Amino acid sequence: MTKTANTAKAEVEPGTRARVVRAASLLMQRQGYAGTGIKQIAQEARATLGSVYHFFPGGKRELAVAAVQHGDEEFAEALRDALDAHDDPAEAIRALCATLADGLSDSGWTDGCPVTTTSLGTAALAPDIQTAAAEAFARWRGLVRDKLRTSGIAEADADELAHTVISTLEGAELASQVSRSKEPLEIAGRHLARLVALHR
Amino acid sequence: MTKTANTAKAEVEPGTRARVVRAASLLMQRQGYAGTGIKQIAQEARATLGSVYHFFPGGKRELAVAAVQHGDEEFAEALRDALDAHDDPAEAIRALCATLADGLSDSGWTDGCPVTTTSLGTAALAPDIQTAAAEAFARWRGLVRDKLRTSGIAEADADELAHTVISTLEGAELASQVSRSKEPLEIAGRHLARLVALHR
DNA sequence: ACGGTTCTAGAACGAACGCTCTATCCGATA
DNA sequence: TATCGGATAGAGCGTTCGTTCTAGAACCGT
Repeated sequence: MTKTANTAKAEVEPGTRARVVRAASLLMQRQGYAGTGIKQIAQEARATLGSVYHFFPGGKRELAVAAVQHGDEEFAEALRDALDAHDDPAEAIRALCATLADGLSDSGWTDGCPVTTTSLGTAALAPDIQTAAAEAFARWRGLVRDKLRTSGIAEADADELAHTVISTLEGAELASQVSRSKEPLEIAGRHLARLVALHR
Repeated sequence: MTKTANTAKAEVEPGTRARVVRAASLLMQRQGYAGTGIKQIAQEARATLGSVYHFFPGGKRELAVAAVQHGDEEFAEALRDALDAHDDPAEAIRALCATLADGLSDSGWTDGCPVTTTSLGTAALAPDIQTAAAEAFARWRGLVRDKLRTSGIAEADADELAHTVISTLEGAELASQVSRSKEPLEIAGRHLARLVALHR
């Protein structure tokens, strides 16, 4: 039994399964589910088709679910970091928007929200992908809600605000990506900060 | 020369080209660009492959651009109607969110923003699709900005608010679609209304 | 040293893809 | 009525898709 990430080497050189998931997440983030081929994923991950189907017997759909969950955890971590960086949630959210804008710009406007791009257009085709995406959204929203509540915002207000924070974050990242400009994200950051500050 | 929409019959029974564009827009809205086949579009539009390539010699990409522009005008019309329905822009936007939530729910959560789903994941592949999507966003934003300005909001504020209105609308529709719930859109409507009301 | 499990490797399959091509139909014009 | 360009029709092209399959490599406890 070869547990992943047990040896020191596994930390530096991720196992095949991890490489495949990362490649799938990255490629689907850029090209969507239907636009990304399994062979392309295998090539990008420096794995073979046999390895991919060994780790993901469910094929492309199972792989896509893992990719969405990977993107989920990735963004959740970034979100946690951003929220922990400032006591004031309004300022934390504003700074997060700036960070997102920088990342998007640095990627040449190609790397938007991994979960969104992967799951969009798969509703009828693969409900499990949609479910994974919904869970990601719910988790992110929970992180924001907890931060707002510990900052003294009433429970009902915090819950609704968290909804809009995630929605606006997502929409502004999309708008920035499409218009190839940091403006939507930066403006959204200022407006969200103002909206949050209203409830303290 | 058979000009479209000249005869009365053409009004009732749209020409082949119009049917193809509508089918392309609808299908790509649900399945994305890569997930939608030209043969599927032709079948849905009750047209043949020959007809499709007759009207769109540029192939799938040219067809996708037309589909995005169709979705652009479609939503622009809905946006105009919503903004005209109330003097108060805040109330107009709140009502629009409710309308969008209803439409999304009625479609079984499949028909989100046509422009977004079609253009996402085509950045590197087809810049012209991305351009058409950017133009759609800019047009919608212009409609909102004009409404805010004629309601007495300062030019700079109106411009920034319009950005966030479009971003949040887009993001909330996405969140509603993924979580299969009207909540994100309804909450976003209330928050946007409050944000707009702040600037009067 | 060995038997068994895990993982790697890639050839091969049927289906579907975008697109090209030729043939035919139809309505307006001469 | 003869003609001709716009529009329709679909067979067929080469390619790529997701998936399956068999064979070998690497590693394990005994």
